Parts: sequence; C-alpha cells; structure tokens
Amino acid sequence: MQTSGFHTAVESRLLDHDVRYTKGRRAVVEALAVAGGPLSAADLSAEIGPEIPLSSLYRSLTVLVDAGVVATHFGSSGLTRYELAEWLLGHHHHLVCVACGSVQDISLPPPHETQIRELIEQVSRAASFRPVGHVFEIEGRCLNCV
Amino acid sequence: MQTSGFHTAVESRLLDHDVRYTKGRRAVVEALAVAGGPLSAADLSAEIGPEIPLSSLYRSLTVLVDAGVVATHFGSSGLTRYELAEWLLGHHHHLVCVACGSVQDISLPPPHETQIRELIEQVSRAASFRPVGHVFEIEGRCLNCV
DNA sequence: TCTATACTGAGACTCATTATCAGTATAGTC
DNA sequence: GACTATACTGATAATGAGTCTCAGTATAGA
Repeated sequence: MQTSGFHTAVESRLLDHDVRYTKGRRAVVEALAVAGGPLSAADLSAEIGPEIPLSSLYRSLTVLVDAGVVATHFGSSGLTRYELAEWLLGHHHHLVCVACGSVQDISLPPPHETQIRELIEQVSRAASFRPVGHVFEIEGRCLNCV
Repeated sequence: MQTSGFHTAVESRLLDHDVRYTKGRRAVVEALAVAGGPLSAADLSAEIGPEIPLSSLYRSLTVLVDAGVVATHFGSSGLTRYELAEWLLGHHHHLVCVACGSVQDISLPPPHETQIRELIEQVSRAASFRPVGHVFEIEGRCLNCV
C-alpha cells in the first residue's frame, strides 16, 4: 500500500476534529497501513518499537478511533485489534485463523456484497433493528496452520 | 426453550469428557438456555445469584467450553460473552447493539444461509484457507436504543 | 518571544479473567 | 457403611489488557 497519499487525508480528518497529527499517531497509522489485517496494541508496539510507550500508543489509538481514522475489531481471543477505517482501506472482511489468531483481509466479489446488504436489510427490518454495519468473518486455518 | 430435554444430552457429553455435571455447571447451562443471546460472566452471575461465586462460574464456563457445550463470543466492549453451542441452540447469527452492547440471536432464511456457505467455499478456496466456521453479525441499534 | 493548550511518558490504577491451594463432595471399591 | 482416589468448590491472590493521572514538553497562534 502507498503510505504517502493518505497521510494528508488523515491529517485533514484529524484537523476537523481539532486534533494534531503527531509523530506517535503517524507511526500508528503507518504501521496499520503496511499490515495485512488488524493488529493488537501489542502487535503495534512490536512493530513501531519502544520509542512509543504503550500508554501513548493506547492514547493515540483512542484519538484515532474517535476521529474515525482507525476502527476497532474484536475478534477471537478476546483482545482488541485495530485497523484503518473503511474509507481508507475499502470495505472488506476477515479470514481469522483459529490456530494462530492471525487475521487476514479479504474483499468479496461485488455481487456477494450486494446479496449481504440485501440480507441485512431484510433481517433488520423483521427485527426492528437499525443496522449501521456488519461483520462477516470466516474462521478456519490459515496456510501456515493447516 | 424447554430446558428439561437437553440436560441429559449435556450430561452425556460431559461424561464423554470425564467431567461431572454438577450443580454449578447445571446452573450455567440453565441460565444460558433461557437467555435470548450470549451473556457475559457478570450477566450470568447476576442471573444465577451469589450462591455460585465468580471464580467457580469462570471455571464452570471453561469446562463447558472445553467440552463443546458452551461457545464463546467476543463482541464489542471487549468482554467475553457465552452461549450454548450450536448443536444445542441451532445455527444462528447475532444482532449486536452498538449503543448498549446487547446481543440478540437471529436465524437467517435457509436460502441465505446456503448463499453464505457457497460464498465461504469460494473465498476460502481462493485464499488457500480451510474454513471451519463463520461469524455473521449485524451491528446497529436495538429497539431500546434507537 | 509569549501564552494557552495539546500532547507525551511514566507509573499507578481498574477490572475481567485465571491460577493457587486448602477444604469438600462424589464415584468406585472393599 | 467405610475407605480412597480424584474431581470439584470457594476464597483469595495474581495476571494482563487497557485506562487514568499528573508533571513536564511541544506546538500553534498572537
């Protein structure tokens, strides 16, 4: 992924939220941009290095989530993972490995995505539920854990 | 849901795992059986009452999960919720309220379920991924939180 | 350069969950 | 029924992800 282009997009989005695009926040966005799926805070810390302490990392994540730049993902194993929001990364879904816990992004063929959207409309209407998003994940074993 | 019938099924399953079906474990299964969606440990404790302390409750849950009687669900807000396994409850999906965190079970019309299964096959094959299950959740606002 | 305010780093803290350990209940055997 | 091995429980301590606090630092705007 080209990490140069969207830094300005992220920066202007943060400015809209009266928030600066500092070194620590930039490091988080950079690390998420090159990842192939959502990362935990520990993953991020390992990726970025010790120059950003965990407390600052968590705070950066909170700010970025509030500004809609980063999305949270609560997958298996019960720890929070983070990834860039869909307006940066595009709509996608996840392959979750039940053995090693890794998460890989995939995108679905457009007709299937349409099917899912229709399904959501139909089911939500029946349940008087107002949908704002959906999670579709395939659980299984990745190439390394077969 | 009739809670009488499957206690014997659960008991025999636990016996297969060399594990007893004790009062505390029975209370957990009973509480999950009457719930309309996955419950957190705190929910369960409130439901069951103080006669089962939290430490025992968590242990019971661990045993039941290991035996395949209970399934874990890691939803938003980062806390683990528990529900009866699919062989007891039937295959279903979730409506997750982003406001109050509640989770409601739904089942999809069979043709849609078939669509999803086919989609999973297709996507997994393309990614050399061996699927064992899937999560499909609709996020939005429930009737109480509109 | 000055000032107000946002941000950072270190460490204390919270809270869900897990581990420990001594005591209790239970199944199987005599 | 008594005995024994083992599973189970309850209380409590420990763990670990994530949050809060506070003093010090950086930055934007004047």
